[in-house]
Amino acid sequence: MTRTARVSWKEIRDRIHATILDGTYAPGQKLPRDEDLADRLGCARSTIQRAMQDLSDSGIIERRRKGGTRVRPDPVTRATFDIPVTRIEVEDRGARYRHQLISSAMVLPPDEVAAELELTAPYPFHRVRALHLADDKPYMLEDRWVCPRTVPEFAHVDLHQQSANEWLVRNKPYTRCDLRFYAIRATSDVARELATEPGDALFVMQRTTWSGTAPITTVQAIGAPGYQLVTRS
Amino acid sequence: MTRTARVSWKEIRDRIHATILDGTYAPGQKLPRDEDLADRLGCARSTIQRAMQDLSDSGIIERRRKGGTRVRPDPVTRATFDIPVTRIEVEDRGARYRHQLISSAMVLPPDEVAAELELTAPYPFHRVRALHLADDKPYMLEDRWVCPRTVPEFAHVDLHQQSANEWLVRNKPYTRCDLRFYAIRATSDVARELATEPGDALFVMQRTTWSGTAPITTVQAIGAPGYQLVTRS
DNA sequence: AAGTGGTCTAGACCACTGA
DNA sequence: CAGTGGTCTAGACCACTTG
Repeated sequence: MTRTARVSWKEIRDRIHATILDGTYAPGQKLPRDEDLADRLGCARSTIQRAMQDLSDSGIIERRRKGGTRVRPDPVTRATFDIPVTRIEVEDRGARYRHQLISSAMVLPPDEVAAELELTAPYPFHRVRALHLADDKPYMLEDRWVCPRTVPEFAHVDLHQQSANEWLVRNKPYTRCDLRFYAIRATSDVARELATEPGDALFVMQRTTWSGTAPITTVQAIGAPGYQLVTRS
Repeated sequence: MTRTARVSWKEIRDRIHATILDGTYAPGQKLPRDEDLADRLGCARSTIQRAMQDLSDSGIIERRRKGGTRVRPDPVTRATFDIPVTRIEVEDRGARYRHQLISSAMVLPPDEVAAELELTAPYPFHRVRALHLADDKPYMLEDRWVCPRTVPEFAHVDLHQQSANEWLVRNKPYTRCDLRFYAIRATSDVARELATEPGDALFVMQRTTWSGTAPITTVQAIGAPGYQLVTRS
């Protein structure tokens, strides 16, 4: 009569986590090796492994071969954000989505944009500015640069039909993505487009994507006043 | 002569990812069941499972029992951030860390703070304001509320010795953490403390933590001008 | 060189959930 | 209720890293 699957890895994880929280294992201290824990907690080693993987992903412990498992000495808050396509984000709030193309042209990117894209020798990019609206109120202003070499098809996309955001996400998968959040003051142009005052504080999400080493696009997504980014539940 | 461990789950993951990227499986479409993929790719089903788990964590696919595995129809950008203790963040930039206590008192939290903490009946909290400095220049301003019921020991902490940030992180583990990012304009107080101009745009990280359902603390961490939050590499 | 975590396999059973 | 993913086990070998 062998019992199987009596303890789930989540239970194991929580039990280990609890012994860390109650101070049994302090930050920087070493936990028993997997095999010993498996014996002690009455499960297979792979179950311990699964639990430890989760704790490690959460930034609670650090694991090293031969070095063992330790409680992470410098605690970090690790958070995950989902950034959906803007249309979906608006619709999920129960608002009606619309977008307006402001301008589209071929422009040589300024130094800071070229640097962000890791270009060695700059060349003209598609520069697209567009406004996303929620219930006809400005929601987010998008200032985008798209690489014509990596994305030649982009020239033929009807940006009135579909936002650049949505077209790229569906048609040009990336292998690398850099994200950066910061605050800016509204310039008079930006203020006009977002229907606010010049000098207002605005939240910016800057996203740059590559396919391999080839740049795809970089975008400054500027939220309307009051915009907040919240951890996914 | 059985060969073992010929293909790693990362290889499998990348191969599956590639067939999604090249359009073999379009968004919303169903992938073969694990067992078939295992046969086709010449590995055990658990290896497929491990690869799929990773793709699922990345937000690329969705898996359901009986429903099978599908390419996620609405692509999202999923990003993970590590928010270390401010002292470590400063030191990692190669700067010298210092912090200053600005004020500490018992104050009844205003409605918006009480709401953020999910208090039903408000009562006085420790309100602590402090400045973190990097090479003696303002780096981040911290405006914090600490629950005296959940953290009674806090009354006896010497906040000149150790920042509230650091003491809490080391001594009061949380089970739930809400994060929220946005932009504000500097008030004259904030501007003075961060050595900038009133009205300047500042990046804010608001973090609220609980132990079970008991509130621990909520903090507005206001970055000095130029502060950016970047995805962990 | 040896110890510890990481991964893979093969097989079994469980738990959801869609037809 | 049957199909699919989720998990658990036991055992083996691999790969990293530290003493």
